[in-house]
Amino acid sequence: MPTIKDVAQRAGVAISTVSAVINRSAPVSEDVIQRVEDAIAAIGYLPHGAAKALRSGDSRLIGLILPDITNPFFSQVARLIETVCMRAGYMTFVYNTDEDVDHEMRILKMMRAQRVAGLILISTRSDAEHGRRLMQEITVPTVLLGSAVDGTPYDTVKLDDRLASRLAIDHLVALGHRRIAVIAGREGVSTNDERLGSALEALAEHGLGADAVVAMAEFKQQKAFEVGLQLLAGAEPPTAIFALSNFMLIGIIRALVAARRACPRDVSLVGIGDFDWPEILSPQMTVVSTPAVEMAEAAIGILLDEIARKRHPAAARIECVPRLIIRESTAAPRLSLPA
Amino acid sequence: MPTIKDVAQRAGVAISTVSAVINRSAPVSEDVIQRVEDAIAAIGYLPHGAAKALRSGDSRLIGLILPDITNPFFSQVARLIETVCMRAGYMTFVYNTDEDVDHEMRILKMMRAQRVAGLILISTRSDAEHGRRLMQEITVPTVLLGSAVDGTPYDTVKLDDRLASRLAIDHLVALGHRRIAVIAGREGVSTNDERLGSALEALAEHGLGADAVVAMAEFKQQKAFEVGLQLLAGAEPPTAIFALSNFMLIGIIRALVAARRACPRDVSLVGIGDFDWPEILSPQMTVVSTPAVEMAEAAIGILLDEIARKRHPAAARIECVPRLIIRESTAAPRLSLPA
DNA sequence: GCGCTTGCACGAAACGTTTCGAGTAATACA
DNA sequence: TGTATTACTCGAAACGTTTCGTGCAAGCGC
Repeated sequence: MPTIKDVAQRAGVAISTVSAVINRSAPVSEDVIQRVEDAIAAIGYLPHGAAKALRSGDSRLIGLILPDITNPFFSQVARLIETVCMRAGYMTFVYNTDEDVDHEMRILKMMRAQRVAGLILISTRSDAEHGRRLMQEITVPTVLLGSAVDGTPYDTVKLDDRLASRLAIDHLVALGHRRIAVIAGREGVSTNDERLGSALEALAEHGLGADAVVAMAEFKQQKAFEVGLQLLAGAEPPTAIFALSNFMLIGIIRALVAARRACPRDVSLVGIGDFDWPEILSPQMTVVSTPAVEMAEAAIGILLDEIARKRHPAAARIECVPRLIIRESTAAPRLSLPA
Repeated sequence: MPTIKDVAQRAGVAISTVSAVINRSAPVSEDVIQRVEDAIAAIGYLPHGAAKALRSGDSRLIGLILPDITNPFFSQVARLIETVCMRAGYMTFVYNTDEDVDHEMRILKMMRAQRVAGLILISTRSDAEHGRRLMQEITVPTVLLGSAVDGTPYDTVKLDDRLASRLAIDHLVALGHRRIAVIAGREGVSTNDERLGSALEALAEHGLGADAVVAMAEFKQQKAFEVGLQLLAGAEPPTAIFALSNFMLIGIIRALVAARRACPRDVSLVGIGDFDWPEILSPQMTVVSTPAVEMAEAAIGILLDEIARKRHPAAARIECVPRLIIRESTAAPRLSLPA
């Protein structure tokens, strides 16, 4: 691999001059610029990223930490961030936590070892204890995406999770459902706690607090499938199921198929998080949509600003607005119970 | 950020001694090891990746270049490779080409600037011209995944693409289909050319060469939707459609929905590449499955070996075997034509 | 008791950049 | 004509590591 020294030699100038033309960081005569550029092209020189990072103290690296890139919501986020970062001259590390806190910390450590300039973190815990751990490990500008973390000074871009649940529950209740099951993720992360809490509140307000069934499925498709099966096998199965995430909704759909229940005839389905091509499912799912791309855009925009030292006066806290998209998976329950 | 110097000072030893205990690269007394480790823990020291990379000439970085992480096939590959690499002490850069050659080259350049130790490349072109470009830009161990590239010395792990198509066509023909449409990707990449070539061959062998319809859809879901619509609107629409990739199959499904055609009653569907949860589609798709995880495992295994200088005598060339999975989307055509 | 190993710790050089102070020639000003 | 200014160019230090040769003390065989 040729180095800047080789370029300098071939162009007959000093190393510092080559650096100056590469970075346009000092005035250089046209003649020399030409010679240097020719030399660079001739030997195929490319500056050594690590050397650059070491000396300048700027790694030009950004870390993106998310639960599972396999989930379309997150892969869309990753694509957007990759594109924006590249345009801004940053490279991106994308890592999966699999919802495992220890793994999240391990990844954070690797990011720190690489001296990333900033971090976008879709965290898997929201409690203050986790917040303390994060603040201990993180030393760079960071924006939290999707879920908030208590007691933490980071910018946050998230959904209005409470509204999302309310939209879904109100819709189901308006349709006449009374036995509604909620498939939740795991306690301790705001995406779950706010969505679940708000759903329960809404149910209670409609006088349905007692009838509500909650099943935890760890945000996992497979787990949702399993609890869905149980739910459906019960004595009085719900007439509607509300899944707090797209992957869990898929698990529920699978459970319906396995249990040979029709949707929406036997049970209505709603989820949070839209599908890329809703029409390939039948029935097409009614969902509360989450604007993945806009959220990612906001997050990376804030982060890049912050890295450029245009420090925000206070931490930004953005809540994006979800939208109910009514399609075919929700309908009135087949037989209504006496009031 | 604390440096190794700070650790040395606090532990009262030389810098080189700290390095020795961190890397266990030289004998150090128990007593000193203890002091150094305490110091590291106390000040939260983490070695500077770039400095390490610069001095040792080993970036411990691996690049993964793929068309689109949004595609479940590729995101599965990415997850597997991330996991294996981490276990081996490497970090991973994952980048999307969007099937754009120029962009592929740009990414390759960034990878070279980072001095990655190895590359896994799912290339978007297979011609010798592209091969030359690659060989010019690439200076590290590389394994090609999914598609081969002509005139190139790299290890290759791919599907037996010819067999994949044959499986699909034979199945369709056995069912009685004669007007079969093939939705292809784009000319110039082996995944397309081998699959398409083999499909056409198989069709010809069955005496159906004249009836075959081929539509190019650039491996894009949306494009497949569009050509699917056209196909279906024709005077004599095909009774079966064979999509050369999973994303294109989705486009075709959408086209059927839009054109209000039933599957498999009006038209049978087969694709190459399975879905994560086939049962959520109805009808469930008949597909030729591609073993994403095994292929990724093979690729990263070979790459890691090669990086460790256990050089292979010759370039490995692995072809994985596809399997036809018959589900509900294929059936005999409704009315058969006179022979 | 002498020279040899062996085990451990150290200092300095080197990796490939950027940065900064200093030097030089040409130009402008008085 | 002498001096201040400008426009370039240069050399050397520094970033945080690893690596290698050196030094020193203790243990060994004779």
